[in-house]
Amino acid sequence: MRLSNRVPELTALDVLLAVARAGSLNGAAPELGVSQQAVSARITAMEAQIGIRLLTRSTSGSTLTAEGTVVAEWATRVLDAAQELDVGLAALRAEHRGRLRVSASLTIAEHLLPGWLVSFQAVASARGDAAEITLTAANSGVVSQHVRADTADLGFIESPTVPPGLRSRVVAHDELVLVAPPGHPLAKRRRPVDPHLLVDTPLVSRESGSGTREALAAALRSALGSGYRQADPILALSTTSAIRSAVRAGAGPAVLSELAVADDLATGRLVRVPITGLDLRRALRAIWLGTRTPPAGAARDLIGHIAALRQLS
Amino acid sequence: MRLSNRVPELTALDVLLAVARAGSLNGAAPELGVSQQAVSARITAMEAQIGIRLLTRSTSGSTLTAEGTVVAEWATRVLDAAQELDVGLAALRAEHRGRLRVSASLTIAEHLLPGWLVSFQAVASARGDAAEITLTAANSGVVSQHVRADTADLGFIESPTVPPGLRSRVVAHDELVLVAPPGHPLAKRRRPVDPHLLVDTPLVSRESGSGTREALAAALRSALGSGYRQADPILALSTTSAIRSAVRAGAGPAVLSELAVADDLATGRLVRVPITGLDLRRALRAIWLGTRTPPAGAARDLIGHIAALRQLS
DNA sequence: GGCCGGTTACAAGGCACGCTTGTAACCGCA
DNA sequence: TGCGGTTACAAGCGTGCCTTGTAACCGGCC
Repeated sequence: MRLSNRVPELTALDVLLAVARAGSLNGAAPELGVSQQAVSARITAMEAQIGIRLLTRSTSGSTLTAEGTVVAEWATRVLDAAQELDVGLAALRAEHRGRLRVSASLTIAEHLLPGWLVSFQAVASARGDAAEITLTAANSGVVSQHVRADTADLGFIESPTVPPGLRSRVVAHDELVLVAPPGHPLAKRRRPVDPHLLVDTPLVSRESGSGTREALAAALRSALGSGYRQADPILALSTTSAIRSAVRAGAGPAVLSELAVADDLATGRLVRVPITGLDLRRALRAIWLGTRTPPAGAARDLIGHIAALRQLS
Repeated sequence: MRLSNRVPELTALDVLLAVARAGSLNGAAPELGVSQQAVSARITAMEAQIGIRLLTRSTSGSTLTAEGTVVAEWATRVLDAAQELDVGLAALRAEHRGRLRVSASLTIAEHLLPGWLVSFQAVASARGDAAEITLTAANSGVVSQHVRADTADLGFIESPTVPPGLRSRVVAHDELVLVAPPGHPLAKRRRPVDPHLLVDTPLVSRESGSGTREALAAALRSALGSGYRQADPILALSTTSAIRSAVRAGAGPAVLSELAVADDLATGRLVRVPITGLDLRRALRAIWLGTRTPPAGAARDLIGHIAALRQLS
């Protein structure tokens, strides 16, 4: 399902929230770095676009209408996601010049690091020492090489074994899950799916050679032996988000990291189908070089921060 | 923390994902309804803006680079939130003309309904009967009136008691939680906070009269009697998102619905502080008019859909 | 009563961005 | 060699947004 053309852009949503915080168009203007007239015009244009009055203007300021309050909350969700994108882009952009060089596997970089970084930067800037962080995304083997060659100060991998010569600490867990759209026969099933049924089920999957596809194959091998034969995929797509779109559109079920589908499961766009007789869990580890544990400086701070998040959630 | 000016707009992110799905600029162009040149220019402009190469162009199509894959996943998160905003706006806009008229309390409308609607519409459009839904957001009392007056086919409220003359079904739960920014003394506390400490703690809160503030007061009254005195608030703000921003910026702790802070807790921008000796849970109910249960038509479908989401998650 | 500081909106001019159309270069394959 | 596919460059144009200038409105205070 594509977006309609009645969705305001990010900057417009940002303007709305700034006005809501400031309590007046005039107060929001300097915060946004534009004139009062520009703020007024933007809000008016946005109201015309979405067809909803958002503000009650008065001579003593502007406050959100009832609908505006609801819209503002929805807008906050969008901008929170945009902020994760923002810090992720900043970390990806800083060409190996950061004070803290992080190398992470694709799964972790895509789904966990942005949230960690937003939180970490918030705490760091409250202390007055915002760190400049460099992020490189690669597969687990390359990440280990980066850390061992001291090209990265800190690595995050999903490998079950710790590469030799490196220290590590488990910071999170990951699990492959079988998901289907609501309304799919599998989604209504009461009994868990067993490995024999799973291999006979055509899936929407990544191209062969991808990490999640390999992990599923390994788990099936250890449950069924090496002689099993997986049903041909319905579709083979190159990105996780393409698979999620296809599954949500009803193409069929898929096996993906629970991290990739957490949002969809929470909102019900996808349904998790229980599996029995397969171990699909993986530990996600921070790794670093050196004999001492924990590592020094900003790397230690970040690991500690992530551990604190996990512990208290 | 404000967004930097290096974040692409929603339409640009949409273009990126369309290209990733289609596998070529040319293929994405008709899907987006623009020319091939426009797609090419947009992607080039976006790469220049963020300073990262996203695509490897070849004469046989374009595929995402390693960085592009990561960025695409982050973009998907943003667009998913934007889609919830989109369906929410559509429901809010349709002036009481919808086939299914829903009236919901602010908490539910802000945090749960968009996700439910996206999912519901996806299933409905897969069946070929997408419903036109009208949404009105109000407080619980007004929602009950809407349903009783047959101005709304379905209501969602967080009241502990079922209004007389109406049928109801619990579809979710809500709980007020104490949250603090990471690094705050409360966030590092090992023992839960008891009611006496809570009333002595200055909070960032809603203006007096808000539902969550009343609910907290009621819970404290039942634990401490009516003689307690709550410490003066640090700040009194008019929207939930303003409170979240203030807390994340280090203004102090706050008591909010867990639904409002679920994202922040998951990503670690906020930390939940355990509370003991207070019952802060509330049941969220669907309510409808009539002697028969469940109600008829689209309302029944939606309730069933939500129940299925809850059951399997 | 009059004025000042705050709020909002309207108007004109200009810049910049994005789209379209037309054109060209490149590659693989028949 | 030609065709169908891909991408990129160039010119022209419309539109959206910002700025500056102006005006109207309200409340408080001297």
